[in-house]
Formats: sequence, C-alpha cells, structure tokens
Amino acid sequence: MPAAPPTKQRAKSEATQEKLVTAAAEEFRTVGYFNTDTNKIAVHAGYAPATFYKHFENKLAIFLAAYEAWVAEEWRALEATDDDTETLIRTVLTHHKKHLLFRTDLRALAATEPEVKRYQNKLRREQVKRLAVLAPDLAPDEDDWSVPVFLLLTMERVSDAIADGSARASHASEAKLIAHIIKLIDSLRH
Amino acid sequence: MPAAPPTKQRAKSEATQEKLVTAAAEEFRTVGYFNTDTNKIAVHAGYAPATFYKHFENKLAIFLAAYEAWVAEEWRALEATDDDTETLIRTVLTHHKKHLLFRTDLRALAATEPEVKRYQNKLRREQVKRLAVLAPDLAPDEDDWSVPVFLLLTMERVSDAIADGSARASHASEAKLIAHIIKLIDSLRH
Amino acid sequence: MPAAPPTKQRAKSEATQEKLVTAAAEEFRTVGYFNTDTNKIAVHAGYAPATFYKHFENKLAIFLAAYEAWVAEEWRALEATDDDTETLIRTVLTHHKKHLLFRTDLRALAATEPEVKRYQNKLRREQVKRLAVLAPDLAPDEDDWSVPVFLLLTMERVSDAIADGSARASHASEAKLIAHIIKLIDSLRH
Amino acid sequence: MPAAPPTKQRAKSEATQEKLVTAAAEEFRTVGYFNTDTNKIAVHAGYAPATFYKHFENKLAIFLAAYEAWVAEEWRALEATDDDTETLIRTVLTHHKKHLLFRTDLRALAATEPEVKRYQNKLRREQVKRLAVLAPDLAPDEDDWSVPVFLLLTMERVSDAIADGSARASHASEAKLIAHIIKLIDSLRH
DNA sequence: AATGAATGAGTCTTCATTCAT
DNA sequence: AATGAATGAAGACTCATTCAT
Repeated sequence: MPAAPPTKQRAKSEATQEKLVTAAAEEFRTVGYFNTDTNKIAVHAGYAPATFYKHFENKLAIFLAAYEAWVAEEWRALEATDDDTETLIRTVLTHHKKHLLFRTDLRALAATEPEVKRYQNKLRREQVKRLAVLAPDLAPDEDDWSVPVFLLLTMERVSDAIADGSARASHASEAKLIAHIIKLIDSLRH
Repeated sequence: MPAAPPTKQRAKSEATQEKLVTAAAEEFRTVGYFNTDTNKIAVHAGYAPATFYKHFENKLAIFLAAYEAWVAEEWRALEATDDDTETLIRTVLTHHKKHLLFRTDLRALAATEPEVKRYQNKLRREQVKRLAVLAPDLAPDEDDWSVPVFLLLTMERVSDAIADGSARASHASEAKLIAHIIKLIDSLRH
Repeated sequence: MPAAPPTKQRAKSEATQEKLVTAAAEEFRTVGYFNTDTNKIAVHAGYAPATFYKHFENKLAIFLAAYEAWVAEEWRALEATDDDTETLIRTVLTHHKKHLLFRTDLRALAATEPEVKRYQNKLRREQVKRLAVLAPDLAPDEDDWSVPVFLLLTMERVSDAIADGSARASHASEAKLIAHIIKLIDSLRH
Repeated sequence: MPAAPPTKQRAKSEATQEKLVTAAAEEFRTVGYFNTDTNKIAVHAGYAPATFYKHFENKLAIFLAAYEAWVAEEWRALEATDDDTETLIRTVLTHHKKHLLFRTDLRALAATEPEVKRYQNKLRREQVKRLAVLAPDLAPDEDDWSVPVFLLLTMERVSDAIADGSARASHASEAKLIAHIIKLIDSLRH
C-alpha cells in the first residue's frame, strides 16, 4: 500500500484541480464544450497542457466535475432564497440564463456519453428530494415521482426557452410563462 | 445563358440530394451530428466526398435540410392521426423517441449557430399555428402565445425525458407523465 | 482523313473559345491564376465546366492563350502610339499596371512550366525585333542582342515596381524612374 | 504563471523551428511554394504534420521566415565579398540562380498577400541602406531614392533573366549583360 | 457543340493525448 | 507536481478533370 502523500502536496494538487475546473466551467459556459479543447482549459487555468492530464483522465472527466460544481452552485443559490414560489422560479431562471450553453452541451453529451447520463439521472433524483424539502406538498410518493419530475422538467424547459430567447421569438412573454408555472404548481399540490 | 436543364437530369440531381439528406438524417439519428463527417455521409449515400459539396455548402446546410425533413415527417404523422389528445401525444412521443439524438444535437447547434436558431424559431411559430388548427381552444391570442408555447415546451421536454429514459430513472412512469400532460391541456383550454 | 467541319460549326466553336479566353484573362487579371479554377472560368464565360475541356486541354493551355492575347494587345497599343520615347514608356507602364497580377503569375508559371517558359522566350525574341522597328538604333546585332534585352528587362522590372507600388514604398518616384530609363536608352543608342 | 522554460528545452524548440525553416526553404527552392504543403515540410524536417502548427501559424508564416533567412544569407555572402563591383554582381547572380524558384514565388505571393508585400518593401528599404554602405556614391538622397532603387531593380531583373536562362534564349550573354550593369552603375554615380 | 453530374486525390488544419524531463 | 515538445488520426473542404447524354 503506497504511503499517503504528504498533506502539503495533496493540498496543492487539489488547488490545481480546482483551478482547472473553474477554468473549464468558464470555457464551457462561454464558448461551449465542443468549442474548447483541453489545451486551452489548461492554459487558461495557468498550466501547461500536460498538467491537465495529471488531474483528469480526459475532457469528459472535467466536464463531469464542472457539472457537479454547477449543481452545487444552483442549490446554494436556491437555499439562500426564501420560500416564495415565484422567487424560487426566478432564481432557477437566472441560473439557467447564465449557464445556457453549458446546459445545452450537457444534454448533448448525455445523449452519447452513458457516464454523463448516469450522473444526470442521479442528480435528478437528488433534485426531487431537495424539492421535497423546499415544498413538502410536492414530495414524491414512494414509487411515483411523476409529480415533482413533471414540474422539474417543465421548469427546466421553460427556463431554457426564456433564457435562449426562443420564448420571446414565439410571442410568449417571460411573465406569462412564469405565471403558467405557478398555476401548474398549484394544480400539482396535493 | 445555358438552356433550362432537361427534366431527366434535374430529377437525377434531386434524387442525389435526397439520398444525401436521407443518409445524413440516418447518420445524425444514429451516431449524432458531431460524430459524423461529410465524407461518411457522402459515402453512405453512395457517392464520393466531393459530390456532397456539389449539393450542400457545408455540414450545417445538410443538417438544416434534414431538420426540415424531420419536421415535415412529424407533421405528416400528426395529421394522419385522429383528434384524440392522448393519441396525438403518443405520436409525438414516438417521433421523439426515434429521433432523440437528432433533437439533442439540434438544440446544441441552435445554441451556437444563429442560422439553426432562426430556423428553429420559425418552425416553432408554425408549430403553434398548426396546433391551433388541431385544437382550436388552444389557439394563440393576437400577441400572447404563451398558452400554446407553454404546452409545446412541456410536451417536448417530457417526451424527451421519456424517450431518453431519464423519466424512468427518476421513477416517473410514462403513463403518469402523459396523464399530467392531458390534465395540463384541460387546464389550459379557454 | 476526316472531312473538314462545316464552316458554321467551326465559327461557333471559335466564338466559344474566344469567350473562354476573355473570361479567363479577366479572372487571371483580377484574382490571379492560382485563385481561379477552370469551372469558374467556364461559368463566367457562360458555359458549363465540361465545355472548357472541349476547347482547352487544361488550365495551362488557356493561360497560354490568354498570354498570347495579352501580348497582341500590348503591341496594338504600342503601335498606335507615336514614336516619342516617353509616351511609349508610359504606354507600357499603363499596360503593366493593368495586368500586374497576370504578369506576376506568368513569371511564376514560367519557373515551373517549361511550356510557358518556351513561349515566353519566343515572345521576348519577337519583342526585340519589334523594338528594332520602333527604334532602329536599338536594333540587335546579329548574335548579340544584349542591348535591347537589357533595356526591355529594365523597363519591365521598373514598370512592375511602379505598378505594384513598391517603387513608391522605397521612395522612388515614377517620374524619376522614367527619367532614368530615358537616360539609359540614350546611353544605349549606337 | 509558468516559470521561464529551462534553456535546454528552449534550445530544442528553436532547433525544431530552424529545421522546419530549413526544410521549407529547401522545398520552396526546389519544387516551389505552390507545390509543397505543410505536411510535406514537417515530414521532410523529420516531424509529424501537427508539429508544424506548433511553430508556425500557417504556410505563409514559414514562407516569411524562409524569406528572412534567405535575405540574411544573401547579405552574409555580399559582406564576405570584397568591394570589386563585378564580383559583387556575380555574388548576387549566384544567389539568384540558386533561389530562382523561391524568388519567383515570392513575387507571386507579394501580389496577393499584403503581408508579403509589406515585408518585401521593408527589406527593399534596408537593401538600399546597405547598398549605401557598400557604395557611398550610390547613397540615396533624403527623399529621392530613385538612383539606388533603379539600380537594384535592374540588377534583380537581369540576374533573374540570366538565372532562368531567358537571357541566353534571347541571345544576350551573361558577360555583356553584366558589362551593361557596370556601365549603368558608373553613369549613376554622383 | 454543349452539358449536368460526379469524382479521386489531395491540402490545410485541429485536437485529445503522451512522454521525457 | 509540472511541463515543453511532439504527435496520430482525423475532418472539412477544394479542384482539375471525365463521362454519359
């Protein structure tokens, strides 16, 4: 069994890893997964290309790490908000707007990369559970989660459509769409 | 100025173009836009790489053509169905299931390629209008289309989630989700 | 022995050939030999790509034809001018300015295509002879043509430098350079 | 920020770059710019195609580098020669003979690539200044450089004509042409 | 005589990734 | 831990040219 690495080195390594993830997330958010390459990510983080591969197996691995950080950030924002439904929706919306490109690529990757899909499914389940805490009357039944899932999917899609401008392009205003979501939530409550 | 080409030649050219689009659509559907290349498309259609460029300016152009064909096919299927809401939903669902990867790449491309986005917006507006014919009580107001748009977005997202298996992975059954859509439609009717 | 083609057909063929050469010359002059292709030449002349190859063996063949036309044009211009040395120089200069890109490509091709080189040499000899007519005291000796050749080379190079702006870029005015040529001519006269 | 690279590595990188330039120069000299490609250059230098692009942005960039090296070489040869006019001319001539194809392509590129033209103009100005050192009585006036420019253009063109054989093809011997240059120089001296 | 369709053989360029140090 | 150098394997796109009609 190899000796545990000295704490100092480990800390440094973790700092590097974090810098890489931050740089990657920024790249994914602004130019997209398919328009960056690992060399750019490394350089933007202040490292040489090869360093990237000391910390991540490949480009997909850092995407997953960035995804994890993204979800954590969203929940942090959500938990900092008070219960008012509309405020929550607007918080989600703001987050989606900011990370539109990232989210799109996430879905594209999920379609071809089983690992991404698995991770996404896992996070969706956590999302449902957290939602149950925020809004107990939308809590899932034992083995029928269709209510929260239906809501989350709808919110997600509507948020994206508002964020990417396609809602407006088809004459649907942000305010009206949010109103529809709120009505939907009411109708879904037990 | 050259004389108008004989009908026979033109027909041949159109046949080639069609074969290319068909081959491309199949590639996009099965391995995805980002995992094919124009050479493969041409060869799969039975032509040399250069032939591709006699018919399409670039890879994106044939994607747009495939997209157009895809939408036409969906509407053909929808119009062949009788009015029953659930049947319509299931038809959409079937179509989405079959073209899941294609649809995902479509969204990814729309995020970076303005041309794709523009085309997508245009088709969305047509979709709303056609929906108004199928279900007059969901017809859009003069400048507030939020009702049909909200519905279409929801259907789209839920269909995708069923199609890609993520609905099931988060314990939401197809049947229940469809039931939610139907309930939503009822509540949206004027 | 095949029968001579009917005169009418031949005339038509020649007209086509001429249109192709004219189109080619214009392309070579404006975008250069290396930036056109035979398809474009044919289309610009109003024909289909394949037609090109009914009239010229390849791209080089039409270049040679355009070259021939170019030289003919220059001599026509020169012979329309009266004997005044400076006027002659200015006529050459005007012609070079207009056909700068063409001339450059001519030299580039001469360096790799023996056929072009051979043709160029032949035309140079004709040029010397014609010069002898215009200016008898610059006529070549039996087998020492160095006087007119030296002059022609100098004029050619100086004209190009004026035409392409490099003379001005190195602080040498057109007027002064022409004056040098005239002085040179005087010193070369027998 | 990465530390300055160790001298050893940098030396290696520079060696690679040099090898690439040498290989490129040789290709340009023997088969010409338009008949090589960056892959061939890289392979001839002993590297993979991609390595080329770590050192040069594109084919034109390495051409410029080769051009710079070519000029440096010419001046080195010139400065190693003693002042005798004829010897200098013969040195230039030898250099032109060796790099005939390169020089031709240089001119062709200058006609279409502004960057090449700019560089060429800059070098011409340096050439004039160096000439002023070698032959003070041909030094340019403040803003009238026509004397040295006229001479350089003539020498250039005559050298090329001797080098490419067209002088001989039009019955102008090398010796006579050089004699004309010398006479010209005398007449241009202040 | 003219042409529409088709193509083989490139050519430039990119990128995830490795290796010696 | 970090890196500079290097790369194999593509992939988008071009062009002179041919052939059946």
